[in-house]
Amino acid sequence: MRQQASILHLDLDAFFASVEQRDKPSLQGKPVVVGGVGGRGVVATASYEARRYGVRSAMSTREARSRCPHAAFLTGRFHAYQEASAVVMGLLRSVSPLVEPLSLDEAFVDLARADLPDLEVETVTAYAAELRERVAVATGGLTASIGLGSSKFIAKVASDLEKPDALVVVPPGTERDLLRPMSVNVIPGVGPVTSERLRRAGVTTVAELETVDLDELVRLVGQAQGTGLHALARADDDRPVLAERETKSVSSEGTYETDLTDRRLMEGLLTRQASEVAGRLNKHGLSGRTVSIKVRLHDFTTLSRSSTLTEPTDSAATIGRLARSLLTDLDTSGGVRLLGVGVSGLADWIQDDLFGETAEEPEVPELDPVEAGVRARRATYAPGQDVEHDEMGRGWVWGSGRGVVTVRFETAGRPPGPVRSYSIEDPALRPWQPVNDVPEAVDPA
DNA sequence: TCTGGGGTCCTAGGACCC
DNA sequence: TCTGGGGTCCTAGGACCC
Repeated sequence: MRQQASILHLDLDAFFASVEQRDKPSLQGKPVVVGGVGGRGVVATASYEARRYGVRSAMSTREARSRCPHAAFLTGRFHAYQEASAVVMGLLRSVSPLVEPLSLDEAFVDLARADLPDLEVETVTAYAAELRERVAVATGGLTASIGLGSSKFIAKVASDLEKPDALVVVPPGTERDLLRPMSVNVIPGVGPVTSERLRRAGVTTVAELETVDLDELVRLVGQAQGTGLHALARADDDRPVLAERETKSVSSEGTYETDLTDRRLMEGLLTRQASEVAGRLNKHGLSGRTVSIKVRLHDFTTLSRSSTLTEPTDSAATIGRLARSLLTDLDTSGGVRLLGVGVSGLADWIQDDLFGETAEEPEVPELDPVEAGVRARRATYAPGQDVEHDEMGRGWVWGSGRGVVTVRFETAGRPPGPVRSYSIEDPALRPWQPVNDVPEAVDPA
């Protein structure tokens, strides 16, 4: 914890809804709900007008509709939100090089690295007030709430205190007095489960939390969270503002209006999600070794399966195949409401880029251009393609070239099956009907 | 027809190695 | 024959955040 209130937390008010109201004057002053509009949608953001009717983030859209039927329900225009966010983050970065975005609408700014004469309360307060006005001007009228404090924790608590359109400064030295009467829920990382565990131990406020010793807290909520709570209850927080955070995983998932039961359809959807993930990995110059799938069953139980490759990949075919093979493990007969694909264990792509080859697949030698016939056959066996073999069953092409195709076979649904080489002329090897092309929308009803 | 989508971090158990 | 730790990697699940 610092001696000055030099950490600033900025939070754009009802961000998605505010952007919609800004861009569509007819929505100004009216309840607006942005989120999923389908039968299984939830609210991402509700305007303050909608909040008056009890509409909240994460509430099902169904319930939001019943609470506020006359609200405008919008699916969201993420491009517009990203644009507005970029304007704000750019503005913040012009203030200090140390800006840590937490999401599109939230960021920490380290004012100790800003160009300020000093970090006295009066100085930072005036500066933050001006910053709020600059945000409004730069974004065409979006309002932000700002908190200033001696740590991330305090700055964040402060920005939340008088939302919306507010500026709150917690003078250094007053942090613990501010926190003591508050619910333990103000502490980041305390959600419904932790809150309930603490309540059962007789702890509901920060003041009460302060009296629980470290060993007891660790026993209650585990090592990491226990030590974290012990410190934060005392406003003890030295976490630095970090401008750069590495991406750890990339994923794509979807919840479907009707539970899925058709395995082929599920495989097709996983394939599509794998392409989406691969595209984003590619765009950001990333690749990863661990491919995961997520499956939420009809009763909301959520399963995950993952498999780690020896080399990182960003190939849609590899990710898709692994994803499909991970699904074979699972009993989905009761119906599936959500499917997802993710890649983690990310590495920079640069290494591969230097050598112009991807690392996860063996190098495919160039074909002799004279061998027109072989070339034609090679096209039949593109890496990533599904094939079948009379003895080995189903597999997929790992590499091909010079009249040879290497095939990795999936055994009992487990990904790292045996790799075999075959002559491209081997009659026992045939292209397998690919599952990559699945109808855009299949209505089981 | 309760319960999104994109993430982060933690825990616990097992394999494996020294 | 029996019995040790510690460290790392992997997998599955779960809490939490916006």
